[in-house]
Amino acid sequence: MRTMLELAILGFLCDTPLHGYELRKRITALTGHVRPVAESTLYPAIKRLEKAGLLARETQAGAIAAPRHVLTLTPEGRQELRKRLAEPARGDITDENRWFTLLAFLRHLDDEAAQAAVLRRRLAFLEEPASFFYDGDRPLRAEELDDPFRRGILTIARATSRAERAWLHATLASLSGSAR
Amino acid sequence: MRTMLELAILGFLCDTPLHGYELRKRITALTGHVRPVAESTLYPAIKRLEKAGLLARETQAGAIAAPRHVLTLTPEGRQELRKRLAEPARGDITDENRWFTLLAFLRHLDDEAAQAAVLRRRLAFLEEPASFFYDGDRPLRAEELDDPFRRGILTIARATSRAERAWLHATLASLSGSAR
DNA sequence: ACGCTATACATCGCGGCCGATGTATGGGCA
DNA sequence: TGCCCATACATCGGCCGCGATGTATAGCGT
Repeated sequence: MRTMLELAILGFLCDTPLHGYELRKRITALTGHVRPVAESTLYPAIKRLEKAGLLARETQAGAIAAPRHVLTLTPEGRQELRKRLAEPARGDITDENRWFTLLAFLRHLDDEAAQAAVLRRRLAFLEEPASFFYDGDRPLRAEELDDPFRRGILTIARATSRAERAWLHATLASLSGSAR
Repeated sequence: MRTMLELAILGFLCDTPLHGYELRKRITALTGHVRPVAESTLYPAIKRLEKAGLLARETQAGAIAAPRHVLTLTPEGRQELRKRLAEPARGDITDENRWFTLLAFLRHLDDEAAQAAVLRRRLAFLEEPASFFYDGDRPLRAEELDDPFRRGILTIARATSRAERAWLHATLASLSGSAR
């Protein structure tokens, strides 16, 4: 539970009811180029969420091909989505894949102050002096590495971090509820 | 099998023999700030690799605390590492986490042409016109989105992609074996 | 009439990840 | 002396991801 996939399902269904196959296409469009979604992962996930009462299924016979199961988010599902967005696990903040998924649905948190708080958690993580390579405790800079590939990791990570920090600052400033 | 974790184990052991606990510290330093490594994931992975004949274990009694198992890469392990570096799965190319792990050990591929081929696969992936959001089939640009958070995803991804493509071009040019 | 592809859902079994928990030992500190 | 922490390894159970495979229908080309 609390996986990227479940968040995406809840997030997409928050906009509009969908059947599983359409849900799959949307998730594939969102993150499929990085991590494909297998149907054998999606359908069990839908079942889990249904069993937990987070979404409801309404069978729609013979629409085009096989009978569709149109999935609708329940009030509990909406509640759960907001909770997962407002109180993300640490991994949702640190892992870029999970973070992007969260960002894709963060607008469903209607409270701007809560949105800003989440962005600030990511910002705090990016401002930690963490590297991929160390000399004892001291994080190494790209220039200090001989290996060109490892130098690449730091170069790319630094560019990403700079761009994201700039975006975070700008977005936090534009959120009216961002006052600490 | 063929997981990020196994690649990291093989990669670190290719430099020098290590015991599990030290291996864990090194993997944590490398990728732990993004995805922590649980001991209950590491030790089974070591066992798997040992059973597959990729590494050998030598018990070193009462060094500091509990008896250590010093792990050494076998010739088959070295072979397997090279194979995983030279012929990465698609996910190793597309998923940044896995890609970074691969990059961290790519120097163990002694053939510069093979290294360049791997970099070119990543470059080809980055040059695909893939987005996170579409209007039908057409990838949307950041400016076309209303949602500020989704705009952020594209802004950040674009900055990363630019920086990485620049680095890839520069590094490919400096690899003498990079001639097509 | 035949085969291919897309739509739409589903199950099974393997295997990996992980939190919880256990077992030792040695060093520091109060 | 008592306690915590770091070192060092290990197992267990549950959940999740996923490739393989199955079932059915509708549309299209040949």
